[in-house]
Amino acid sequence: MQKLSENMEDYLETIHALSREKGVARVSEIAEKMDVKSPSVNAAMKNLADRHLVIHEKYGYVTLTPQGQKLAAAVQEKHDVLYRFLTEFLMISPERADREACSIEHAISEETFDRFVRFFRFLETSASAGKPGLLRNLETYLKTGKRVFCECERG
Amino acid sequence: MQKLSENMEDYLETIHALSREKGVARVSEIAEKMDVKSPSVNAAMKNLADRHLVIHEKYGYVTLTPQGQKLAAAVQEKHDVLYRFLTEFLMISPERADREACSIEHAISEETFDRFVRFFRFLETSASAGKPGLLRNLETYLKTGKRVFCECERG
DNA sequence: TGGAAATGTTAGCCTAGACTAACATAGTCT
DNA sequence: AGACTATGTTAGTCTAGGCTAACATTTCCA
Repeated sequence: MQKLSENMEDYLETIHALSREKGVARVSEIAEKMDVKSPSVNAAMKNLADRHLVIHEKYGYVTLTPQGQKLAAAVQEKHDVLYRFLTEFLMISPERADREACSIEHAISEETFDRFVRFFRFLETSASAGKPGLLRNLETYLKTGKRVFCECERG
Repeated sequence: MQKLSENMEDYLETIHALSREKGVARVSEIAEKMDVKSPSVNAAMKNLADRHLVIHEKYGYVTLTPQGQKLAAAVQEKHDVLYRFLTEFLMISPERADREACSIEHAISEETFDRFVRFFRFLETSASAGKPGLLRNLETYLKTGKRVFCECERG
């Protein structure tokens, strides 16, 4: 099976999201969410159905197969972690963070994502509520350009 | 002027790299580096020439215009920072890091990149040679899953 | 229950960006 | 200089993934 294109990953992700939000995914809703016209959705559904990633009955709903579920969930997870990183650590606006997470998510391999998740968790443990340290220092640095070192960081 | 596609950004970047490495960029070298055939390069050069980003005389060299230079340098800078992040902090192999930097670089806006650069500098100041702190803690965490807090990070 | 409105599908077209095959030019060596 | 080789270009084709216009089905409501 040939690797999925970015576009097809986006379709899966959208179907996944709609299914969770509304219980089902319909062609018109997919089109609306992705800002494309319904014939484009139709063509994409044919593509994904041929790969056994979705089931699409004529004039009916679109649902993910277990295979499709798995892929969609993986993309979604990348999206979520990237979104959190962009908003929490880079302080990007929610709208922009969502848009960019949506592009970056396709550019990251499983291996790199795995490493990034660990990295992210490391940052989080340094930044959890009530703790001073990393996040506060980062904020100061981003705002003022001045680096505050804590004792243990001094050479 | 319409936004450049990822592919065209890649062409610019490659021309930029070749010009620096060898002084000039030729169709065949661009083709080789990008793993495409020369007619594809030709079509791309026509596209970029129409946008006044390169100059390509028939049967001659390809050179960047000042405009093209600027764009290429911006892409290159993203590439470099991402590459360093991937190798130094996520410890991805050089080959993979290069490949992934090459995809991710197109997915990041100027604004986000700007924030990321600051973030990256912040990490670097915590990880510069001879200093304990962040990078060592990160390494420990990535290898063992155990988080070591320094004094000032404790709640 | 019959038809309007909403929704889905098909057919045919367009663009970007790849390719191959065929042709053109430039460079090199005798 | 002439011919062989490198390299570059042109023409025509393909695929992915958009689009519009026209047609089909379903839903809903008087």
